[in-house]
Order: sequence, then structure tokens, then C-alpha cells
Amino acid sequence: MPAAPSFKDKIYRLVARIPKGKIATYGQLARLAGGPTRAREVGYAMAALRPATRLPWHRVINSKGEVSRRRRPGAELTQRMMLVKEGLVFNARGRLSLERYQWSPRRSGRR
DNA sequence: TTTATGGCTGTCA
DNA sequence: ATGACAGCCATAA
Repeated sequence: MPAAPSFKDKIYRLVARIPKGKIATYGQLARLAGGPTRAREVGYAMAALRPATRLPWHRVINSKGEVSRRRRPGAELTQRMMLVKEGLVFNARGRLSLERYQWSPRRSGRR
């Protein structure tokens, strides 16, 4: 029997499911992983990814619909560029419409 | 141990 | 709209 996956692992699994052209917020992922108050850990989990990861980490943004600022400036521009490349459109204030782009996971094997 | 720092978020002024 | 604050909690030092 496999050990229960950690919160972090659940987050990674969820991120892997976000389809191209869609985004999810940190808080949303935290809720889906069963830790409604642990959004910050989601951000932490993203920050811990290796540069070579295949996870679509760039599809994770904050609740305001914008790319979060980080410690190392510049990387956020990369993220934004990747999203634009996938066809998402930022408005004049540098935000994405959550209405339009937020991912709604379909109930599948999870649970 | 304690303190500081985050890729966060909701509430309130 | 913006900004301060308080919860949140894993990591690092």
C-alpha cells in the first residue's frame, strides 16, 4: 500500500492537470488538496520546483488574477510570457480574467 | 528553541 | 482602486 501523499504531492498532481489555456489560483489548489487555509504552502511548493520541471507551474496565479511578485525579479516576466504564448490575454492592468480562464477540475479519480 | 521570510488570501478602512 | 493587517504554516538560519 502506498503511503498517503503529502499535501505538497497533491498540489503537484493538481498542477499537472491544469490544461493549457487555463489557470488556477493558489487558494483554489489549496482547497482542492484539502487544505483550505494553506494557500501559502502552495506558493512555497511552486518555489521549490526545479527549473527543469515539466509541471505547468506558470498556470498558477494569485486570487487577483495576476502573476505574483517573487523574490527574484524577472521570473515573473517569464511566467507571463509563457501564458501569453498559450493564448491568454492580459488586460491593461496586467491581469487575467478569472471568469474566463480559471480551471474547473472535473471530478475524476480523485477522492 | 526562536525569528524571519515567503510565487497567499480575505477583510476592512 | 490601494494599502494595512491578521491568519496561515513550511523552511531556513
